[in-house]
Amino acid sequence: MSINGKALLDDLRSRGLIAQATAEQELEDHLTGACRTLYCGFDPTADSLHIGSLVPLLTLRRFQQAGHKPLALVGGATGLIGDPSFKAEERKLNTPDVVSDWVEKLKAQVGRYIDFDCGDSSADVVNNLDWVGEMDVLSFLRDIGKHFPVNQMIKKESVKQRIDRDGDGISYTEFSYMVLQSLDFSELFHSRHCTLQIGGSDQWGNITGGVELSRRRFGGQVYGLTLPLVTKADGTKFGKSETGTIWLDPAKTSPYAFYQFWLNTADADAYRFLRYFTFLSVDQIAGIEQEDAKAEGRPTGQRVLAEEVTRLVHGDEGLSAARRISSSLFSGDLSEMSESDFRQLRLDGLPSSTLERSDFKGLSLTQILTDSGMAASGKQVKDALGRRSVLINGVSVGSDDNMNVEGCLPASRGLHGAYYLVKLGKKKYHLFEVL
RNA sequence: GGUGGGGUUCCCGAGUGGCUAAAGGGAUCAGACUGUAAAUCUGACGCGUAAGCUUCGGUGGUUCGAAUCCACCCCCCACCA
Repeated sequence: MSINGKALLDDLRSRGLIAQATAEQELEDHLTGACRTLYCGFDPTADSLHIGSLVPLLTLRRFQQAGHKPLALVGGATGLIGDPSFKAEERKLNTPDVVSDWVEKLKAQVGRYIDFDCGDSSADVVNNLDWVGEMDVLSFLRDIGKHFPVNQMIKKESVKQRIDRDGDGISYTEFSYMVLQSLDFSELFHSRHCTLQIGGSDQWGNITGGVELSRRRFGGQVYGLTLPLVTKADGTKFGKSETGTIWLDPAKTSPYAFYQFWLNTADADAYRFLRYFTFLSVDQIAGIEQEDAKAEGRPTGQRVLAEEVTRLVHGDEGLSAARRISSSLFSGDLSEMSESDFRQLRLDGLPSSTLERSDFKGLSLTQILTDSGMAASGKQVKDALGRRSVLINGVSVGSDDNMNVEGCLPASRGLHGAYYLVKLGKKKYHLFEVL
């Protein structure tokens, strides 16, 4: 087989996907000619991963495509402790029940991105609770702890601000996190011949800890590689929209919302994100960028990005649902919509709720739209009403209509007798079904 | 433990007895312009359709009236020990 480490790392470099690496040249040689095992850890801090985890997840896949064997480690043990890296404050601990439930969910999720049945490079999912859980305190302190000079640990950048702090600092629990993660790496090296760990750039300290420990315990030469933190050109935090975190779980962030998130990427970020988040070649991406620069009007980068990433995460069905909703909403043409289309929109993730016509009497529009989650307060709805930027099934309503809910949602105007699509501003939609 | 400085609406940060729901900036939302961009400009921005109601670390007090004055308490920061 022809496994080319140089080609792999060159591709990662040209995508801007390498933040730091240990012994880059050696690593390149190590990744050439033989199938190597690498891993990346995902801690269960919620019941789903979010798009922040997408970069490492897809990078595992890039390695697998190059012929290596990826392990996705789900942190059943580390998730019980909490990673202090670059965190401002001590976090509250989740209960073992909750964490183990999340572990199961992440296991299922992670599996989407790597292939479990492709010969030598078949992926695996492992859980660090399997080896950490049965370790006793004295073994831990004597066999593992002995290898960690506290003097070096407290100098790590990732915990520095917590150490320097006068008030709340860092607990012994969180301080031990690095040791646990290092233990994972050395354990995987020992039992699975895993020789590379990848992770976000905030994991550098934890990764080098593992490199060190593998050498001290087993005399093994292992490597680390970190991926850049995804940033946005305007400095705001990546991965959040007005609705909140963008999750990978379609039950938490619908394919439609997911697609819209990527579609709304700023021009300044679009091509960089294409390199990070898609498997299009860097040449293809450069081509798109050039075309867009030449063309007048709307660029295609965002559309390609949205389509590629939505397909990766939600499959072809998810993508087509997202496109179907997007085009019917943004074309403004609802007349073609069938009743089953509306039901489909709800299933596809268009925000929606059900109202009882008999409840209309004392209600205001501000109340209804606020309750539906379209606006944070009645003031915002009032503002929109004042500018007549609320449309109900295409008909604009204003402040005068606020107390006239029945008049705004008359049975005669309900599509298929019951559906009212409310648009607030340019981008917010909510579907009401009135019974 | 001592001394000094602080805790204001989502964040930063003015405000030292009524004219203050509380300057200014940021974030956010809406409008114009556009490409469901960016930049810019405009409006909103404690809650409420409204009447009105509730805020300025906490609790009590002084006063016709307090974020602003007093008392005690809690927390933070700086320096000293």
